[in-house]
Amino acid sequence: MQDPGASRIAEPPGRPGRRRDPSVDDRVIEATLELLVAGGFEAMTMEAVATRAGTGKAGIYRRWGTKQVLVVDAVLRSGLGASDSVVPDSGTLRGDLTAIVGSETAKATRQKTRLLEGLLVVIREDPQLRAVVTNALIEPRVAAIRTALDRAHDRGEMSSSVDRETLAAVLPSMLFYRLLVSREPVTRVWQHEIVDGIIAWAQRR
Amino acid sequence: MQDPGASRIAEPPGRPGRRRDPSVDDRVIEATLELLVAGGFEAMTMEAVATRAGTGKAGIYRRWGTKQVLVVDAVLRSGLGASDSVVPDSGTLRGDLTAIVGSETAKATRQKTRLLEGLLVVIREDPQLRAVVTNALIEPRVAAIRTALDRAHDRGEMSSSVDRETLAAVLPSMLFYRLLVSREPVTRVWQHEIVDGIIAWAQRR
DNA sequence: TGGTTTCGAAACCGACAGGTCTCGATGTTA
DNA sequence: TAACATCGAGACCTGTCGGTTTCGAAACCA
Repeated sequence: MQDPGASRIAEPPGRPGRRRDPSVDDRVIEATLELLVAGGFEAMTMEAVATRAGTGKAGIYRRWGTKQVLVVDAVLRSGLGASDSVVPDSGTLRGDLTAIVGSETAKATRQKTRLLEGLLVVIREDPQLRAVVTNALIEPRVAAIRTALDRAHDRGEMSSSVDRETLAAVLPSMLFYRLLVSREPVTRVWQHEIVDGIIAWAQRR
Repeated sequence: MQDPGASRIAEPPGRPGRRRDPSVDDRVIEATLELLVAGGFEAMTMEAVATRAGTGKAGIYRRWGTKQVLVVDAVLRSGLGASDSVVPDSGTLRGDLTAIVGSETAKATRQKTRLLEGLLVVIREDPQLRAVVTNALIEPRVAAIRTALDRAHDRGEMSSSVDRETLAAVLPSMLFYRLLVSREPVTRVWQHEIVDGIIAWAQRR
């Protein structure tokens, strides 16, 4: 799944010398994500990561060969997007969508989106990173919505002529746009307005 | 409307010496936009702009004090977004939305979005540029859709409980997301699927 | 104990970008 | 003609960033 040539540099087992401090790994990954969320790929300088993690650049390059590799690993280990993996069947489309909308805290949504924003620049010219970001951050949520829509379709709650792939993109699209472009707050009311809209869309004749 | 301190450096009138060549202005702006669309703010180096415009960096800095100012001016003069200003009243919501969707060529949409993408990095920490971009690129289209929705409402084509501001953001949001994140082509079929969805959303009970 | 590796810190290297300055040539004004 | 500003081109300055190397101290293994 993961390109071995572009991933973390492993610590060879059974060799002499001092062992790597595992806490450095965690601190670096954490600092990387914080800086990416705060200021994007450009603001995330290796110097800043090292300082924030309380280590030196050498310690980072000993584990990750390049900045790109570090970013990929950080995204993979961010855990963002994990909350979307389970979708309990509530029995109605509204119930499922409400659950999905509520599955993430507002803070998590903001972090995920800002992380995505910070990576947009690099994503443009790095297909590998794009794939990683898509799989780790975006696809889980779209998949959850798709599942909800499929269930609604099976229950006959939804018109067959509606393209479920397009409809599944509505909520992520509007979140993305609101957080990055119009920059208005993501409120409960706003989210439920969208859920209502999606339901109407699903039931169109 | 435009911050004087951050705008183009005017040519003082009635002075001795050679006059500025107006064609330089056009060539620089054009080169700026091309490079922004192609590779974003980072790839748009002043060196590259000068070369592409067939001039020197001095000629650019004589007119625009900084890179930021040049970008702001280029966006303002890009003309993108102008196609959305007029919305003929077709008599139906579907007619109006179809007209808006068709008012821009696919190429113009792609350019506008890629320009926006390239500016996202700078927009984040430059409120002035953000305002300019919003007004020049985004607001015209949202306003056009809002107008169409208002007409539909006045005609009784639309439920009063629907938030028209949210609904007006659906199309721009999905365009933005599709072009930048999922990176699938913007087809006629896809656009009409969305128009149908918006209509159902508008008429929800 | 001796050899090896990691630690954090800092010096260092090479590339590159924004911005300034200089150059000789060309227009423009008085 | 004299003074001056713009032209395109390129040298130049300065800061920054990714990445490498060095350093003494600490930790691990045989």
